[in-house]
Formats: sequence, structure tokens, C-alpha cells
Amino acid sequence: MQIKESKYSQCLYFTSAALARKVEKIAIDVWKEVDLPPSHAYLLMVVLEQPGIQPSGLASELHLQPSTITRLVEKLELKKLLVRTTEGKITNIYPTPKAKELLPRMKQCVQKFYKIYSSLLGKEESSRLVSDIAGFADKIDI
Amino acid sequence: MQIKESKYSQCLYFTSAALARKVEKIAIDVWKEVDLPPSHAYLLMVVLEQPGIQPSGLASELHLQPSTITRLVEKLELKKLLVRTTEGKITNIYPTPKAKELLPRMKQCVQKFYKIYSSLLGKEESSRLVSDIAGFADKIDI
DNA sequence: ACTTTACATTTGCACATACAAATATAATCT
DNA sequence: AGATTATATTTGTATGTGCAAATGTAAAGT
Repeated sequence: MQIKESKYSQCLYFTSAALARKVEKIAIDVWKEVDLPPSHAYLLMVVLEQPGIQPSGLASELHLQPSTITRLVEKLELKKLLVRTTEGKITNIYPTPKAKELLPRMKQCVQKFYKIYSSLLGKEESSRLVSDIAGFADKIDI
Repeated sequence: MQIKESKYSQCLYFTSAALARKVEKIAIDVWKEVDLPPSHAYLLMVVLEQPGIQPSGLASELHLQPSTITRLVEKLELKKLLVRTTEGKITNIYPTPKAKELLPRMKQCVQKFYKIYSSLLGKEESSRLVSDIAGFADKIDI
């Protein structure tokens, strides 16, 4: 899918959305290996690194709304990849053994994904772009 | 919403998705002025510039799937902002007078949106980033 | 202690988008 | 001409996400 020249294709609204969609497609493909959509996989990896993390923590880590976290966690709970424990108003999220077993394969996916996109732009160039994008997103401080 | 440091927040999957979500929020806000979501507004502007354009043309211009175009066009038709005429397998899309009246206000939205994001990074810096992003998206040639 | 306020999470609802299948038409091949 | 293939569009279905409201709980003020 080639980007045509047009006034609007040089607008940040399009470029950022188009990039996100294309990147997501690549990611979906890579994470088919572990039968998870990328958003689930990343959430799961964060929980594996920080067992007991709360939904609010995941929301800020993953830049998603708390309600979205609830939905993702529900699905991962159905797949027996994590469990929630609630005490009072606090909910903690823990990985299951099944999730721990999956970790090495997930890390391979992370590597594979990185290789794919860095081969498109070169390592320095792409990591510079990624941090520029992150920096820009950071400045849009909502 | 500040981006926390974490291994994964420096991954292209997140940075591109997070940027797109934040940019979209700004855009939604700006286009409230004309009571349209940004995707509808941009589609409408493309139709105003290229009356008679076909869904497939819109799909490649806007980097969206044809099915998505159908859904967007249906909604804009309901709002009496454009009309479809079908002959054989070809569908042409035209703006209505109501859409033409709206154009000046839409252009103001484009300007306002540009001002908002360019003020965050500076004009040169942000336009460089936008074209870097566009170039990267272009290299991801699906 | 009771009320109010603040916080954490979940639910209800809505929307944008994608993929795959269905439909409809045109073009090509024999 | 009739059958096959290619193209354009739409529909059915599913997913991810957000916002606003609802819920449940803790903290603070009186």
C-alpha cells in the first residue's frame, strides 16, 4: 500500500494513524506465534515483570484507559494466563504458571518484531525515530 | 498522561499506537467545531477536492480499507454531506451543497490542528517528524 | 459516627476499523 | 457466446478502544 501524495497525507493525523495501523499489522503477524494479539502479549509481559501490578499501573504503563485494561485482563484471565485478586478497592494481577512458560516465546516475538522494523530503516535510524515519536507523544501531555 | 520508563514503552508498537491515540484525541477536539470526527472530516475534504472520486480512490488516499470507506461514506450520506451514484460496478461520490458550505470551517480546523501540534515541537521539528513518520510508514509497504 | 469527597475498577454503550465472504459487474479467454 | 477470471463495493462479524456512568471502597471533614 503506497502512500499517495496529497495535501492531507502530510498531516500528522494521517501519518500517525497510518503508521500505527501498519505497525500493528506487523505485530499481529509476529504474535500469532503465541496466539495472542500484541496488546494482550505486552500486557502479559508487564504483569510477568511486575507481578501484583494493579490495573491503574497497567493503564499508565501501557498508555491505555483503565476500562480497556479491564477488558484485556478479562480475556487473559479466560485464557488462564493471569488471575486477579481483589481486596477492598485494590485489585492485583498475577501471572499463572502457564504465562510463565510462555515468556521465552514471547521474548522471541519481541526480538523478531524489532528485527523486522529495524531492517526497514536501519538500526540507528529506526531507534532514533522511535525515540522521537516517544518524545513527541510525551509532549502531548493529556 | 506521562509516559513511564519501561522496556516496552520504547517499542515501536507502543510509541506509534500511543502517538496515534493522543493525536486523535486532539483532532477529535478540534473537529467538534464542525460536529464531525476527524476521519469523516478528512474524507469529506478529499471528496470536496475530487468530486466523483470512487471508494477505492478514497481507500488509497486515506490508507483505509474499502470496507471502512463504505461505512464512513454511509454516515456522511445520512448527514446529507455527500451522495453516491452507482453505475455498473463503479460508484462515484459527490459532495452536497451543505458540504461545500462547511468547507471554510473545516479548513480552519485543519489550521487549528496544525497550530496545536506544531506549537508543541516547533514548526521545523514537527514537520520533519511528520515526514519521517510518513516515510517510515511508506517503507512498511504492505 | 455520619456525610462528603476522592479513588479504583468495572459496565454499558458507541464507534472505528479490519478481515473474510458475499454480491455485482466488467473483461478476457476459448 | 458462454465460462472464467478480475475488479469494485458492500455486508457480516469480530476486535480494540474510549467516554461516561455505575459501583464499591477508603479517606477526610464535621
